[in-house]
Amino acid sequence: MPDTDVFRTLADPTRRAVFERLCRREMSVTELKAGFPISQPAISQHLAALRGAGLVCERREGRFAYYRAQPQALGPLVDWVDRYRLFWPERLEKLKNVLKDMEP
Amino acid sequence: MPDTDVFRTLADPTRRAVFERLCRREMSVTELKAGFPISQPAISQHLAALRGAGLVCERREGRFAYYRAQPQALGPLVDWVDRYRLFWPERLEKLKNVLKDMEP
DNA sequence: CAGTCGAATAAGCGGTGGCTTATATTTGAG
DNA sequence: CTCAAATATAAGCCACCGCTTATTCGACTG
Repeated sequence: MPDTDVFRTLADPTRRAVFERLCRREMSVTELKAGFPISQPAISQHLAALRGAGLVCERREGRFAYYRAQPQALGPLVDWVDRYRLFWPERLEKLKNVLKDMEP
Repeated sequence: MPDTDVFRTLADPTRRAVFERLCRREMSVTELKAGFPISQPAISQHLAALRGAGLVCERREGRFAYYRAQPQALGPLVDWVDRYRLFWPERLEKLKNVLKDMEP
């Protein structure tokens, strides 16, 4: 079942951390697991949840499964935040500065 | 216990909707309840959760309790989204346009 | 004062979420 | 061919969540 609620999927801190790591670079399950104090099945389950929300995709290679983040899936969350950011004007300034710093 | 996880608090769709309404304008509990197909205690419980996350504040007046959103509490969420927005370059353009459109 | 209204709390219940251990499945290694 | 490694799935456990109804509490009204 694709497109499960992104909010709920990212609500869990561990799962959020998994997503964050996969934003940096593609990783295998075992590699991922090394960073967390939970079992391998737990990791696989988090990955399944993230995959269900489209936040992550899988690339199989032999017996390895490499995962990487799919930030486009953040769409609904980004939209929501952008909408409610408007209720917080001071914050807009800060964001504009961030953007300005980004283009060389 | 203040500063409970904002992600988890906003993960529930009903609670998120409550927050959204309170972003528009201050409302009493009864007024809020009118917009949802759930009981008054359920509303109060959602409000307690939102208050626990600092997302909402209360103004008492007689036997009425008026609530309004406190968008600053979105801080952690906004920061997070802004950080991971960077992994999605196309989106950055869109955001810049939104910002541009905002200052006439 | 008695009665009522707005709201919060208590208590309980079904469902779900995240974790575990155990097991299955696929694939590479020797 | 056999075994071990990498991952997924199954099953069960317990805590928590969102809801309900019942009750309580405080404040206005008559």
